Amino acid sequence: MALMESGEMYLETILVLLKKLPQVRSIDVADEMNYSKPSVSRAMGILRSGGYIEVDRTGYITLTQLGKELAEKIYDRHETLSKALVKIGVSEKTAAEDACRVEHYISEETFRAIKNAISR
Amino acid sequence: MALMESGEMYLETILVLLKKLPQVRSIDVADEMNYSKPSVSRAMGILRSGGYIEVDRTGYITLTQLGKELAEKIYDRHETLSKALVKIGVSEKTAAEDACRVEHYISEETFRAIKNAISR
DNA sequence: GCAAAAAGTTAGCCCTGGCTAACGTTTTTC
DNA sequence: GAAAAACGTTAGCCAGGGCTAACTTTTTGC
Repeated sequence: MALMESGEMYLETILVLLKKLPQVRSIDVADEMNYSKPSVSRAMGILRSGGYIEVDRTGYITLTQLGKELAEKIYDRHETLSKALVKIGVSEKTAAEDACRVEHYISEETFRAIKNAISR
Repeated sequence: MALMESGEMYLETILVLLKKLPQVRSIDVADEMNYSKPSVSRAMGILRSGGYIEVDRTGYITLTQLGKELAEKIYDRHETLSKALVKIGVSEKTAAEDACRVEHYISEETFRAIKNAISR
């Protein structure tokens, strides 16, 4: 069960929240993404049934190995893209926004090329 | 009435077809994009009612000024992005594919920065 | 000129992925 | 320990944008 863009965004958000909060619940994801609770609730159900996250009975969300790998992949893309854009003169804000949309659509080949390009 | 990604793709395809065919009909667009006739038919209705294209009674499609401008903008982005990716080592094929998906999501600011970066 | 092929349209399905309304279930707080 | 607040879920709506089936209309080829 491959994830669509929205699934990737949710995973990435969970990862980011896990970095700064002791524990992450649906409501934290909803607040962070500015989505309604039902939207997040459904998304969490999908991520759970796909084996990307686990939710304990108290509602705390953790990433599975699979989910973590995907989340980190997307997060890495986001960071790399942002950095690349800033490097060519795009403002931090715009770079982050554009990276956010683009990160889901680029191939592995392109991503490696960009990563390589900014390391030089 | 702002166009979504799909509308932009249709406009760009029409522009490309107009460059290489004497006349363009819905069926040409369908063949080019590998979409069904009804999908194209509906899309043309939307583009027409949005003032992006005109369709004469024989079915030939032309771009309005508005449509042409948008189509050329997207096409320009596509070309520029492709070129930029090839320049950093991405294969022609992958560059074209990725440009195709990404071209709809980048801001004007980022686009200008990329254009500027590859001109140096 | 008429049958067949090609082109376009209508109706309606499906999926993704937002939303609100309304409900249930926990957790606080007094 | 009861009332309120917070959190989660269910049901169902909506828009975008593909699809097929089944028409109609137009074009073409004998």
